[in-house]
Amino acid sequence: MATIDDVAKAAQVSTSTVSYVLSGKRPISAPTKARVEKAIKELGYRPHAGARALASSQTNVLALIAPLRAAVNVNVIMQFVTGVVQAARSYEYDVLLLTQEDAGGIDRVANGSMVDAVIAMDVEEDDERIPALQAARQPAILIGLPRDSGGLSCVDLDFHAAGTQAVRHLAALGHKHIGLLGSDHAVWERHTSFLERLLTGARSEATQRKVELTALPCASSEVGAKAAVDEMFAQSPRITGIVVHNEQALPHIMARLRELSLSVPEEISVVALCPQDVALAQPIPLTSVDLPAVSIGRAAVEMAMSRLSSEQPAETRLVAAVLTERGTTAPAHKRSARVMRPNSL
Amino acid sequence: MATIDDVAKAAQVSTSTVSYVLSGKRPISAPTKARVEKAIKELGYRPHAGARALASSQTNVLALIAPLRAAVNVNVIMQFVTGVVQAARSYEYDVLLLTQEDAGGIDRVANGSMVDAVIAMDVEEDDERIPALQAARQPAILIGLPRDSGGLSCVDLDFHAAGTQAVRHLAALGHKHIGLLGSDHAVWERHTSFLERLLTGARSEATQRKVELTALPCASSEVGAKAAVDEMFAQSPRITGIVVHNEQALPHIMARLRELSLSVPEEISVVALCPQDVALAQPIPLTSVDLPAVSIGRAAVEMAMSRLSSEQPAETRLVAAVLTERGTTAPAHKRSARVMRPNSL
DNA sequence: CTGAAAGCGCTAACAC
DNA sequence: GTGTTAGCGCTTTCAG
Repeated sequence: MATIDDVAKAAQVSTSTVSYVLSGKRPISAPTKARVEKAIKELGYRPHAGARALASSQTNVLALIAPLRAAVNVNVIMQFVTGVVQAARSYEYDVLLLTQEDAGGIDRVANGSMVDAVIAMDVEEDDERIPALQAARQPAILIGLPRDSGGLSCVDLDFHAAGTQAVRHLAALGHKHIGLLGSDHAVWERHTSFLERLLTGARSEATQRKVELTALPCASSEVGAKAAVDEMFAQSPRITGIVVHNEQALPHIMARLRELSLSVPEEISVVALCPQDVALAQPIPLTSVDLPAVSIGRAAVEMAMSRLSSEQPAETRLVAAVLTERGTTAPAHKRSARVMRPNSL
Repeated sequence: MATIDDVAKAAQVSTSTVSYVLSGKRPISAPTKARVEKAIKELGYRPHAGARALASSQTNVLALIAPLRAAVNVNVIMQFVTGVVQAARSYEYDVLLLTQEDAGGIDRVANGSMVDAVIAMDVEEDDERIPALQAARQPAILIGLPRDSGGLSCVDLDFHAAGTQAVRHLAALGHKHIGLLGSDHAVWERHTSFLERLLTGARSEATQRKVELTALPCASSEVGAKAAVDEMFAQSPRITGIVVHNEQALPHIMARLRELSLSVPEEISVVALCPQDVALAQPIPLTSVDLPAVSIGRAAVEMAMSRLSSEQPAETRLVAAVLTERGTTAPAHKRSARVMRPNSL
């Protein structure tokens, strides 16, 4: 491999000059610059990342902690990851992927000076990674909102508003009994940071609008999802509008409604909380509150970069929830009797 | 941050001694070792990755190239990624994630000495990343089998055998007309490396067993998948057994069969080619040829490590295809007339 | 506008 | 069994 000295020699300049044409940190005359660039090209020179990190204490790498926990929606995770990686590249950054759930990896890559910043996904209410993140000298960005962010930056969808808006939309259409099918039981019990906010938002709006809200977890599997639908109607047979926050279960829930001969949106309205592309991929495009996973990932990177460049203090950013009306919500329609055919499968 | 010299000072030894207790590359007396380890712990010392890379020309990082192409199955990708990351950790390696489709990233991380090896996923028949991979001085492992591996190591499921076995299983049960629903059109046309092998395997077995094989791509969306089922029956109405290689479409295909009043496995047999967990997650556990994505990811890392440690030549490893009989295949049953109700949705 | 040179923190000879 | 020290390839003062 060619080194910076090889380039300097070939271009007949000093190593510092080569370094400076590379970094642009001081003005270089046009002819010199041209000679250097030519040499770089001809030698196929690439600065050695380790040497650079050692000399500048900057790695141009950021860590992405993406725990592959039970029942998380892989699809959504990948969207976050995509957003993070793409945004990182636009800042000339690469991404080191950690999937361990524990804080060990954070310590290793942060204190080992492998990365300049760390972004943590799938944050829980009381996330055990927070102490390690605080201890690190690199800035950290949480995707999610823990109970106590402890001075770390956070980005997330405004799940409170998402819950509010979904319920408000249904209530405004005259629905008096609303169901909410959430994430898998495992996620529900893990106190993932978005859950409480979504529920609080939905409940407060329900109370205010004087509608009944029945919220329960929902497995992602076909049988689990269908069981959840049945359970929901068992708990509140007069439900005419449901909010679904479970991308995997979505098709199964829709299928179950069909099996129960409940036409959407005539007899039952559905608003999903999911990435736009999954809302659009359904046979009937779903009215949905968008979960802009790619944008949030991108935002996390931008926040990291801003903290890196200007020593700015931590901020927390909640992305506005926007509901888009599509084909699955309509004015409430009184159903005389619920047609339950639990074994129609 | 504490440096190795700080540790040496605290433990009253030379820096090289600290280095050697860390690497174990030369014997250290028990008491010295203890003193050093104590100092390390007390100072919270972590070797600086860049300095280490510079001095040893080894980064303990490997690159994983996972292009997020259209219509690839995110679920399966994540399984590969999981396998790679976990296996890497077991070798004290971290993973740098690249998602660009082009070869630029390879050049950057390999020639920039950011990684010791690179693993590339989603390999096509004539993959444009191969030249860059060959040019790099780091070993490369392809997950997939290109037309010409050009001296690179490859791992993949033995898709030829997978096709063979799926068809053989159905043929042995007496099915004379077999359908094959594959991946999305986009993947089909991109000449992803597994496709040709799967088809060749299936076709040769079909020819040998004298059964008719109707193979076609299948979109992953609900409507697309259902349309593919209809199209398949339109092309060959007497089909009684189908092979499905499309995890996303699987539930929709099963749903379509149900809508067509075709009971599985009495009237129609289904064998899937997918990760075991998705085969088991269906309402009826599917007879399937396992796609052991996690293991393959792990194998890729092992191959990288072996090439790193012993300068061994490139090898290509095809993981045996194993078919597990579950609830969705049964002896062929002659159907007098296909009940087609295309608009039953 | 350009050069010389002092590190950055570690590894691995080379000594003893 | 342990210590000394010369780099690894870059960035960034300090000089001019």
